[in-house]
Amino acid sequence: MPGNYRPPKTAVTPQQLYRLIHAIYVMLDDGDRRVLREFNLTLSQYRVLRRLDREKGQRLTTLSRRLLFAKSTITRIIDQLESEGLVQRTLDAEDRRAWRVVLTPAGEELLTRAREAHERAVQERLNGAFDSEEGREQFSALLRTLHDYLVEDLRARKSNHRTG
Amino acid sequence: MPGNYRPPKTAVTPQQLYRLIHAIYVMLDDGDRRVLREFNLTLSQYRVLRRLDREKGQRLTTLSRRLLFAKSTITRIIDQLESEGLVQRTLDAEDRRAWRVVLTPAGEELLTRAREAHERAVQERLNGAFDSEEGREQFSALLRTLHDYLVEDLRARKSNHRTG
DNA sequence: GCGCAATCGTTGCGTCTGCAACTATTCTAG
DNA sequence: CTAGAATAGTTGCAGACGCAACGATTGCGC
Repeated sequence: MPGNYRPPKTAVTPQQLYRLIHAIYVMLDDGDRRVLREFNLTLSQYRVLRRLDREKGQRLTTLSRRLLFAKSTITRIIDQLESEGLVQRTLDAEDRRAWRVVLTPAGEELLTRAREAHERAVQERLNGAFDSEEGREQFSALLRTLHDYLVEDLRARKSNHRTG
Repeated sequence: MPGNYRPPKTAVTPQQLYRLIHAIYVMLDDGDRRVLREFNLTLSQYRVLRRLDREKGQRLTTLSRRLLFAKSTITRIIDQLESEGLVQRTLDAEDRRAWRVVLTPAGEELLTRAREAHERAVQERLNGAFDSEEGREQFSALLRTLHDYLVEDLRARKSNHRTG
């Protein structure tokens, strides 16, 4: 092993940032699952429902791209949600290969309740961490910088990539 | 990137922060898997190897608590890593129920290579997002605030909780 | 119009993960 | 010392997910 050079601790390495983000995610995720379990929803199902609420009548492929899930995963999530009467596949008038997925009234109702509980839980945790509006804003701005960069990065990479 | 959308919002809601964190995580995770696949490692295996490198001779239960995995999951990850000769279970002199898991030379060697590639990939993405050291430091400080709060929150919750 | 590539969604299969139940060992109360 | 609780780790089982292969439909080039 070559010399153990340890740089002065002033500089923040990307790895440190990364580890923090990962650790934070794992903890938030853990909390999410606890909340959503009360509504018989997995995190993935919840994400799909929210997505469908924001944009009505999406195709499965669109969902898979937006949520970074394999197409087959979306098929199965929609299968489940449909069997529980929360969403419905409807014909796509323009393309007979495709489905348009919409929320049913029951789906909207459940989403409303689940979201309310989920957001309350999120609120508690994040508000507890940042007591000042200023801190939250700073944090939000930096997160958005990173987010937008990654989106751009991903889009660039997509040119030579293929989804399953 | 088309039109630089500036949110009219004055107040930052916790949900916005949360969505950003989630989206960022999904993208980072996606990139990770791509890199680690070249070393035949899942992200979980990689995390376990790193953890074992930092603290030698850990118990399975300790790993499961540190990494927020179920005990059974750790058992299987160690099984795999051991069958590939990357780690080894050794007897715990003080407790005959427990194992002490250590990296083998092959495990250390693979970890070194995988980490090098992984960290380079992380570096590219995060350095690309924040060009100034100042931005990184600010971001790091805020992430740490949130991280520490969540750790504390989790610890408090643990009192009445049980792991599988 | 015709044939071939691309795209939409589904299915088979393997892997990863958590939960619950279990054995073996250690700890604790009396 | 002993009985029962607690803890370390494993295993059975089921759910969630990705990848590859597939049929159906659409779009493109000629």
